[in-house]
Amino acid sequence: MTVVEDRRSRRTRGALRDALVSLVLERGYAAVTVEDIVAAADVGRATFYTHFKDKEALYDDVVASVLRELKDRLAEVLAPEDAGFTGQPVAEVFRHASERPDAYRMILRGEGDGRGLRAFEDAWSTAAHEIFSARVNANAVRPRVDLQVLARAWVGEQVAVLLWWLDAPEPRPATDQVVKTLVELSRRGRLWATGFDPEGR
Amino acid sequence: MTVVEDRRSRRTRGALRDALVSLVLERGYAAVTVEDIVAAADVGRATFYTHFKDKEALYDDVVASVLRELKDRLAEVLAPEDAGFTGQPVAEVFRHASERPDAYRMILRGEGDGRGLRAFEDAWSTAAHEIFSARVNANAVRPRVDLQVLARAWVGEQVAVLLWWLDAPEPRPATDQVVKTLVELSRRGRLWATGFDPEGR
DNA sequence: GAGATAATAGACAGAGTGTCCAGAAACAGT
DNA sequence: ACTGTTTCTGGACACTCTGTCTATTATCTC
Repeated sequence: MTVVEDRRSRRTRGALRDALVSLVLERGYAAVTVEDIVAAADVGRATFYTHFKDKEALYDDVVASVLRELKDRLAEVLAPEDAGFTGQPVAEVFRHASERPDAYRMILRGEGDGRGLRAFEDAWSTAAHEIFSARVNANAVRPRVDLQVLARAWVGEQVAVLLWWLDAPEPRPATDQVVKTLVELSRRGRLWATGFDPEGR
Repeated sequence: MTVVEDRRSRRTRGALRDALVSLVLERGYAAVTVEDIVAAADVGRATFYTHFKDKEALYDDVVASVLRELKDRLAEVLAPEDAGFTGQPVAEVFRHASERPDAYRMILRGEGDGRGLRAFEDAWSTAAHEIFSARVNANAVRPRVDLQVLARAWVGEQVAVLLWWLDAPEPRPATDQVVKTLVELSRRGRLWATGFDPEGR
């Protein structure tokens, strides 16, 4: 495959990816047909199948590209010496989401049978677990809960807020503000951050 | 519609509901056909359509029945005098989930385009918001974050843990133990509950 | 047993899928 | 400008699943 054909392929694939995302956000994954996608991407139907096996393959391709980018971003931020601090990586996730809002919307809404959402949660909670572990080891403390569960809960919280934030009407709260709130929730616990104890006293 | 025919209908509907849930857990919502459902429920294909408009209608029916039950349960627990305490309602959600684990698994995994998950999160975060608000009003404190966001985050956290718990290999941790941990996370914040501060001092 | 309702098989048109082919178009190197 | 390679293309194909309908049978009450 020469340079040019590669470029031509890339453009077609990109058009198909973009078409999928916008159509899914418009009318939901199940309601989008291959016919719709190729019409939106302005390519022939046969062309679709030379690039992707089926609609699922295209969807998985989009998710994979997002996760690959996210992973690269996090790798940059998670330098060994900083390991254990959550502010930076959380901010990075929000920044990435704000750069590809549609893809994130699609994934976080659980479109496509939730496969994308599960993949995202797995990737992010794995990273979170590593961050937490590094902190625990560095401080030689023994946490009182399973770090895996903590990471899951922490990521679940962020997914909910991230989705709320992406769908919030303009002007959206600034990224930094949201991240600050989330970090504060993690750091001091909800009791202090919110000014009240849901359990009373 | 007389009593008996009603009963006959009910049994058929129940069989279809159960068939849907187990098939969806087995191979995913999209991969389940009406043909599969009627085969598993041991009824004719035409019969399906006398009870439900299509596969989505059956799915929505299952979700609605779960949410109706949950709402009734929460209403019992959320007596006015206890309003604002999260331990009981959280325990109730976990108890309900452990009684209908398959339906919960299906919903929380985001099957069916995530409509069920979104409905569950909406219902539960609305209830959570009320609980929090009641507590705030009773204590005349001014929380430092939006209670709606807090409720979303809190529910997101619980969904993640609930799903982890439902899928955990036997013997699962006891409901009370998990609930206690979750309440502790809410109550004292992660810092104290986990024994370390993810942000470091 | 009579009357009512639910369940059934089978046929139907329609939409979407995934595969294939032969020809058109785009491009790189000469 | 010509050539060879690769991508893109429309159209045709068999297939699966859908949702509707009809005529018939099974089930239950009284």
